[in-house]
Amino acid sequence: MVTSKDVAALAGVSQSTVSYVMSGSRSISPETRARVEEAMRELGYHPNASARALAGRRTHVLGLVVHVTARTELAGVLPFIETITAAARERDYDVVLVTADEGRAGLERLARRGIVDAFLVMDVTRRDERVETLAALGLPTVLMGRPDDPRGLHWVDVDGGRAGELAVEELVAAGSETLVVIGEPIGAPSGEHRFIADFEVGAGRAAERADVAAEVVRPPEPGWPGVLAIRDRLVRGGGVRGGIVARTPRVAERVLHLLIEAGFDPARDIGLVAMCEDDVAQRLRVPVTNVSADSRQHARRAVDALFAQLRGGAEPADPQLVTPTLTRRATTSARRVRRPARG
Amino acid sequence: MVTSKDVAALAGVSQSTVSYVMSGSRSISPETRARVEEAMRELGYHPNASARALAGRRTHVLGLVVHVTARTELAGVLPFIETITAAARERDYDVVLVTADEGRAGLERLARRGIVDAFLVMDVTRRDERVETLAALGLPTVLMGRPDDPRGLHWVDVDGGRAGELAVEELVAAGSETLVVIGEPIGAPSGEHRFIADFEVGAGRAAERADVAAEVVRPPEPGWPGVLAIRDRLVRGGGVRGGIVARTPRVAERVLHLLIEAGFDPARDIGLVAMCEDDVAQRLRVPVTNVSADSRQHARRAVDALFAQLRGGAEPADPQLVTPTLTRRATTSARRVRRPARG
DNA sequence: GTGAAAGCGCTAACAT
DNA sequence: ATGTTAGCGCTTTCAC
Repeated sequence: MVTSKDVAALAGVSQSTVSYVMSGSRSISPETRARVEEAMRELGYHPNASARALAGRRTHVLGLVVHVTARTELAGVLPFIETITAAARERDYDVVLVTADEGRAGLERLARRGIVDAFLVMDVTRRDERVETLAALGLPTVLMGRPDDPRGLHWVDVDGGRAGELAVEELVAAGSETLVVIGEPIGAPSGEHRFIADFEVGAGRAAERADVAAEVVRPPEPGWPGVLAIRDRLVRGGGVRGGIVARTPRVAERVLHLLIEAGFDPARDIGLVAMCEDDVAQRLRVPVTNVSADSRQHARRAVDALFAQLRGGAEPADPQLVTPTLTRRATTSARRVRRPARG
Repeated sequence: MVTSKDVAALAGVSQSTVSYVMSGSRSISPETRARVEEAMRELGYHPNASARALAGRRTHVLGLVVHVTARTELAGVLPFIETITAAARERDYDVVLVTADEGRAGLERLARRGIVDAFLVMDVTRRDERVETLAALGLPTVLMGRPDDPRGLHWVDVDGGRAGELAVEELVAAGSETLVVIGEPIGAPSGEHRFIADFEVGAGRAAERADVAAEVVRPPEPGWPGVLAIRDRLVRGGGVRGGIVARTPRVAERVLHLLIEAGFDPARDIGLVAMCEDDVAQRLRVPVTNVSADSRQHARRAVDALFAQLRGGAEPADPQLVTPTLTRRATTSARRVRRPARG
């Protein structure tokens, strides 16, 4: 095994100089730096992680806690993982994926044995058991998702209230006078996520302000004939224009198919706004107006917050809510009649 | 931080005794052991992973390399991850999930920096680039999936040839005289996996032996009307009974729906055998006869092989192919007429 | 059956 | 701008 001692010998410097060249924590003359780096290259040197962690009290590994269940849509998680891994590598950190199977005990082991020195936790629910464990461990931690009681931990989440408002305001501006928000299917987690609750509240608030009727429904899985009834209600009575808010890409896709199948033109007869990633909204059979928060940006924010803590006690004072944006596409642009677009 | 020194002091023994109590690598009197364990409990001791790795030249971490792409069906990977993690923990090993995004360079870093001391690689293709990298690294490694040239690395894979034979033999026994094997959809990886290639060869071989016509098709995604044509061909001409082999659960589900929709009774009119997990086969609209290899068993085999290497040079002499089994369900049991069941 | 002591390969004061 | 040195918390010879 090639050690920093070998590098030092070949470069004709002391071992500590080699260390300082790597960490950059003290100034090195260009010539020395060059000689050391050359020696490293020549020997194919890789610093030993254990030794570094032991001496430096820092593992340079962060634990990314992903609650993988059979339900998990990997596609949605992937951009997060990629962004986080890349951002970590930029700071010379490795990422270990912690699957939830070991639960709280797993987090304890990882922390106490000094395998990781920070946690990034995805998909945190309102009363997530892990929050307490993590708070007790005292390692730098960022939660993705807002718990009711963060216990002093830093969290980052998309502003659900704003997302709901945006969706409803857009439909209203496009002429809808009665709205249905289609949420998570029955059986799926719903009340557990702060974002979802806030979304519904925000949607309701905006509907009230605009004086339009709004209702939240959860479709039964999987046959899901309920949407037909919803559609009928939305268009019945002639003259009353309906609008649909789809809380998830799945719902959006489904609604779109059903509307088209039933002979509607989603761009004209019924407004539709979906909460989903831009690329998904773009690729549906009809481009769907959508509300989204870029997940890469979201993830980067989380990592930045984490490294701020790692560098030394940045308090969770910085904005923790990510503001979503609305992108107008076909499903709300055709009927823009009664009110101004920025109503 | 509580160290083994603290434990030693409290238990009134030397630090090395504490170490030996943990490793079990030398005999300790019951009383001493009890005192030490009590002290550990009292102090809430957790051995420091870096120190242990540095002194012991073993990280007690294994890298589980999962090639996560947007296409990845997480549901299928999950039992593997769970089984592997559990089996590793039993041996006091932690698992870090290595996503493929960093590719070969990532594996190098993990190995050279001494972050992991073994690799378990999932979903290995016939000419997987990673195989060469891994062989060069020289760490204990088990590949899940059989490369054309394993470079001396241990691999574990399901016997695809046998799987194909089993499926065809069952259909023939159930009276099919012409067969269609429906493989991966166009666009999905197909020729890359040894298992799939062997499956088709095995199916062809069995068909030839039984003197029935067989053909392999790949459905186009996503509308997939092709199956209708297949169905028509299978039932046309009266009297010639058809059989379908579905290579994946998705295909099986699809075929089943289409057959039922078209007014066929899959248990009577057309034989169907799917390559998929038992629980999936069981839960389809009609229980489908299936060929499977239990993934937990498969995973456990891989882990066992890995720890055999870790303990010291077990050569890849043990059986590396996992034999699949067929479970007869509704879709082949109704028409068992012409030949004996074990034909 | 148990202890003492020498490292494992780094980092980070403290030197100069 | 660089070198010296004392650990980090464990494992593992030796010794008894």
